[in-house]
Amino acid sequence: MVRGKIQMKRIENPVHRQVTFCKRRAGLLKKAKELSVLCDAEIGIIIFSAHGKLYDLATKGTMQGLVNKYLKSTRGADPDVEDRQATEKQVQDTKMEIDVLKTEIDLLQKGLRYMSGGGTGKMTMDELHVLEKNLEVWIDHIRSVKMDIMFQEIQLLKNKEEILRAANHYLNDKMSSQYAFTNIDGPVMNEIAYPLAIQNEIYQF
Amino acid sequence: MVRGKIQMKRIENPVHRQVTFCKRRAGLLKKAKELSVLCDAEIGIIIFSAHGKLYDLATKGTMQGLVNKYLKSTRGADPDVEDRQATEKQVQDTKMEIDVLKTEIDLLQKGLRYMSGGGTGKMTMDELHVLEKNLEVWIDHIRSVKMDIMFQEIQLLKNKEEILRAANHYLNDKMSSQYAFTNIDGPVMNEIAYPLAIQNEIYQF
DNA sequence: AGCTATTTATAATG
DNA sequence: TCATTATAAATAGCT
Repeated sequence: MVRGKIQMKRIENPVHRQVTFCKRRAGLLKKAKELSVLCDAEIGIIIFSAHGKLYDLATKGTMQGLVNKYLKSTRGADPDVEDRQATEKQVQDTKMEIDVLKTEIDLLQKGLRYMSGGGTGKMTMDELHVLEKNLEVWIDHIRSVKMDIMFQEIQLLKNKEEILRAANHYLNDKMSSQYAFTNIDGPVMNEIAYPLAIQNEIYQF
Repeated sequence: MVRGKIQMKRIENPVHRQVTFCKRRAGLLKKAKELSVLCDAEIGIIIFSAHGKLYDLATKGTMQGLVNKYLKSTRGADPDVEDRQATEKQVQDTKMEIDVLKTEIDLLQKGLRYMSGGGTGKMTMDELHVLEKNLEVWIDHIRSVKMDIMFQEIQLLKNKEEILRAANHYLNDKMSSQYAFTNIDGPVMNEIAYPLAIQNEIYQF
């Protein structure tokens, strides 16, 4: 007999708790089945007991199908399609960027060849000095842009869900190791910035 | 008043069905919360109405977490964990590659310092040729590492949720601005590679 | 696991 | 949608 209202808090007596768990779990699943039948609803219930044992119910189809439907419904439109489109756009943008960079790299290589005497002769000390100064200016610009980018990226990555945090950690680790890379002494060639020398073939998958 | 037992079949009257759906849905969720509290169970309920509207409840944590737990319990390992492990491996690989590149860059910096006359004087033609070859090898390595990084990044960005797609778009914008930045004329200083000059302060929040 | 006194949920109605 | 209420259903405590 129900001799009084039960307090809505965890039942401390483990035996009572286990009995109640069995009874109410059966009741809950029954109610779910009834609701599904009466109102033509699709219902899934997942129960993990305190000890981690799984009980589940799916009133139509499989729980797997219901979970997929749920994830799809939660995420909004088909993420795969949008994702693929976004990636495609990235690829296009990057290809354009790469074309420009290839041209620039060609120029750089020609300059290097010239510098190393492939055609004409050696560069003068003054020419080398100008080159060094130009490189320093370039490095300053790259450094500034990269700092902004890194800062914004980290801000964006903060406070995101697990999946995004995973990406975040990946980027952080990557960044850290990149930082380590730059931590070498030397006056001139210690700046490298974002993606200029990617080869075209990469984007053809 | 409950004037009699209800037949356990779909309620044909749409109004009655809708009312019953609301009431029994509320009752079901209430029962689930009670069971969760009383017996310390973790419960998730997903309800799709006949018209496809989603109602859900997760008594501990998020439904996403519960679904992951369910999938993990039902199938194999947590895909997130595997993802993170794969990412970790990628990071390790990249670090190793970077170490190699670091060594090569040290050499190149010494060559450049020498070349720019910091101490001695001009390099001979042979020395310049060796430097050119070293630079070419270096560029090939940078290119290779950058290809890997871009490829991994794109793979990581694929199939993620909306929040990650936002980051994705951000990267697009970033790339665009980098493109704009690098689009400066000048014969020599047109190579930019991935992130070597990140400053430490960025990682200190 | 059953049993029953009660509480709780809810169908019909306003 | 909200409130009421008569009744069905669930269930707490017991064996």
